[in-house]
Amino acid sequence: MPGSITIADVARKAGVSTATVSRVINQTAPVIDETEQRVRAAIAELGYTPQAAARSLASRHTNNLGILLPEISADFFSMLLRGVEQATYDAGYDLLIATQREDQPKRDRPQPLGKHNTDGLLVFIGNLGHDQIEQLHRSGLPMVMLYESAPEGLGIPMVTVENRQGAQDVVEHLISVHGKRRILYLSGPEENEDSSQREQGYRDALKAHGIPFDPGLVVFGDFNEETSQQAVLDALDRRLDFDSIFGGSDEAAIGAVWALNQRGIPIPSGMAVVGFDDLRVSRYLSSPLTTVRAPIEQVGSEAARLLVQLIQTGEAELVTRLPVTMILRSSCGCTM
Amino acid sequence: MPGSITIADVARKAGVSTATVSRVINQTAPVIDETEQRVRAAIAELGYTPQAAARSLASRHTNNLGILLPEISADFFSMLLRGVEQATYDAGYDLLIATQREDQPKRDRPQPLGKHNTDGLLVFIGNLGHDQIEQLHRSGLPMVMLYESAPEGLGIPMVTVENRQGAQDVVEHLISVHGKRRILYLSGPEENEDSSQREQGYRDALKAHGIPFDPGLVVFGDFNEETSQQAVLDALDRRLDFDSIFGGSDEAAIGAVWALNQRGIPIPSGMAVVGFDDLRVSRYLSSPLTTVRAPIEQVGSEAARLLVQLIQTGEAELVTRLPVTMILRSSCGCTM
DNA sequence: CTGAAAGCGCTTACAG
DNA sequence: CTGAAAGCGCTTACAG
Repeated sequence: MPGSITIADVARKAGVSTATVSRVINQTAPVIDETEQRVRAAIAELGYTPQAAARSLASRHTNNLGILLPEISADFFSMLLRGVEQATYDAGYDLLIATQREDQPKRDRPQPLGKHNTDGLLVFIGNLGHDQIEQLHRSGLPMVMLYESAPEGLGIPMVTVENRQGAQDVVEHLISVHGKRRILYLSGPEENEDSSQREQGYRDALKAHGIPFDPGLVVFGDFNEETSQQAVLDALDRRLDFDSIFGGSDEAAIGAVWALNQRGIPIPSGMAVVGFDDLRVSRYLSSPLTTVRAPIEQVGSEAARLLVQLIQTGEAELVTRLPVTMILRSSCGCTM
Repeated sequence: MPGSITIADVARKAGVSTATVSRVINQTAPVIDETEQRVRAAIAELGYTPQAAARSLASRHTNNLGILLPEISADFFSMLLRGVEQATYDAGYDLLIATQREDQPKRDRPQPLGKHNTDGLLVFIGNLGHDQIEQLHRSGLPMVMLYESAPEGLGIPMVTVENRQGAQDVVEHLISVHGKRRILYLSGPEENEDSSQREQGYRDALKAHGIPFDPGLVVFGDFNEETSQQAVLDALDRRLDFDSIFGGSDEAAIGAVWALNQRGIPIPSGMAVVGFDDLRVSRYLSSPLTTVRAPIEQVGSEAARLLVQLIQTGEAELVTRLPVTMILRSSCGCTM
């Protein structure tokens, strides 16, 4: 950074003021064609690139979007991140990324992403408490929530997928095509909106077929592999009566698959399993997973697009629910 | 960003100069205890956070690390990114991420990451041409290469894994434990160092067992699924004589698995398959993949650590090769 | 140990 | 259409 060429160097070489250079770079005011040519030539010749910091300081915006995630390397997050990254650069912003877990012992570090280095923030569910969100919002930072509603009344947009409809579809498939009636639902974290909406869809499907809802069939799987595996093992061992499993997420469904493998129960003949998300791994399972494809990458890009819109115009659609599609593979009993 | 509280507000409230506030924040000069307390109190009371842009402009460093990747959502990259992210924040930097493909039609956009917004850059193989790397290097930007050597003589550090040894180990396993002698090697992109080193290891293993190297058994798989699948299908169809497959990457091995599935050849009884990387999916395959675990996440964190060191001290280890471990699962013929 | 002041490299009213 | 100049919010010699 030290000794870089500055806008003054360009101005000197082109024989104009720095204001003019700034104008041709930002196209922020009309500049006579011939002048513009000289400036562009000088820029090219010197290989000039404006310092982001100086630009931010003067213009009062950072040109950065930030995303706060609990984790990066799980399939789910990397797919999300991909969508975010793409839309961010398409809109001409840079992307600042940080991971942070809500449950993590509060570090001495301050919030890594905020008004001091970002024009807007994408917040993943569970990453920030409501108090922190409200505080950021009060500071005037535009935000968009992923897979979770913001605290009421703040007017913070959120984007998610058609959880209820997707869940209903896949559960109905289990019922009407494969004749299942005792369907175990592996639920997600408490207060997780995806989970409760998917449970609603599950109930809708039961109701539509006159099957009474049995709360005993809703088992906590935390949307993760280990907990779900343990939960299914446990259900099996205490001889809970069920003929199929709806994993609230693919991770949960995969945990269920492990548990069934462990007990030597064949899929789908001994037990049907379906999931939700359509992670990249899901088709690779020994019994490829029937699931609901949630357009995760699109959720990311749509959220980034909304955030940019919010930053630039001050408003954006408050609730976006992206449509999902059922993906039939063999774990439900369909023969492929 | 507009209307934020500034260092001047803090100084006023604490009854000191802005220089003093800056000193307590950055611990850049001794400050009397009582003064420091007043300043800290003012900071807390006002909820002050320094503007990154102003700080950068004055101090002449951005406090950002950048990473340039060809892709985000593949397992490989997300694992890498995770390591990078963690080490970056541990070192007190923020992480700017951008994707870019070398082969992609040159956008009108300039390099998204560079001296203008970053103190240092992590560059993934194939992402930048040698000319671009040299140019960035000439601009004085500290860089660390991932999985690829930098152009000669520039003194740019690189970090990779023990490709040769890992390949030799897994190929020897195929030979000495499973009695294979005609091993197909699915190679990676041209000039890819990982690929050529892995091929070396493959040859070392053959040599150690007195098996002549047959160039006809080296087939281009581009380290990716589709190309590898096609390559194996093709080899099968033209009746190439081979009894096992060493995928130069797990992606390649997975492509091979698809091809074998497609032709109804059972794994490992009909054909043994091994890979390299140990992606998250690899253990999920219907025949869990024997492979070489490359510590991808560690490569990321080590590279970030080296970059920080390079930025701060001006020098860092030029070549780092992280050790690998063979992971035996069932695709090679071992019974688990 | 602390402060006054210059300066980092831009953008943006304000004039003309 | 273009320029002179102020100002963005910090850090950092320089004095004391």
